[in-house]
Amino acid sequence: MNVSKNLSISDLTMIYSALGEETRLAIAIYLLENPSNVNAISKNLNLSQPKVSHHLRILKDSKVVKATKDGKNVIYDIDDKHIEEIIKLGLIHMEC
Amino acid sequence: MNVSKNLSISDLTMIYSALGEETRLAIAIYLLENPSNVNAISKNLNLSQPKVSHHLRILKDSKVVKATKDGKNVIYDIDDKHIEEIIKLGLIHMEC
DNA sequence: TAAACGTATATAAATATGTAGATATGTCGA
DNA sequence: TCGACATATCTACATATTTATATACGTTTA
Repeated sequence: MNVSKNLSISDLTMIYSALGEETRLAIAIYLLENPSNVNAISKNLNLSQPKVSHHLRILKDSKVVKATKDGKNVIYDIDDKHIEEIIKLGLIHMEC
Repeated sequence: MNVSKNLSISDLTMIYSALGEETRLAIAIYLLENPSNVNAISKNLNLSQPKVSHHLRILKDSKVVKATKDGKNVIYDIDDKHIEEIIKLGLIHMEC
């Protein structure tokens, strides 16, 4: 385990860029505390289900978020500790 | 001093979004170690001067970068410790 | 196996963004 | 003040992104 991610600069811009849109940042912040399925995100953040699904795909493609199957549901969660820190640092920066 | 930044979510997305483009991330990473004027960035990263100037404006508007006058030159540097950490965390994430 | 639920995709329109090149503005020193 | 250098802005174009709506897919369970 503990395999190198070996990301490129372009992969890193994809991460920042995924977080650089309000809907997706709101979803990411929500997932920080509440790993959830599409419906829960959609209801709690008051966003249409296809919209959530669309943005989750971008968050997943950029490796900000990971998806795990749970029966009929798919649970989304922040993918990695570093990503968590990048988001939390943003929140701290915002509040300081 | 130590005045609250009182940023909004939208301000925070502007920061991530500024870092979410290759040219700008390259400039930001370069400035981390080498606070520089437009010409130095342009030469060292092999980018046209208007292109550097254009992206510096976006980095400055989003408060990723700050500008200080030094005679005929304008020296650009990362604006804030939190932003530095957000970029450094990205680099660490990339290399792990 | 069919209904019901959860999720994903396709399409199209509106908006935003990135790029190059030309040109303008600002500032220092001769 | 003029020339030279440093930086900023403008325009035009191409490309990318966001959104809404409609619809398709896939799995569970009745």
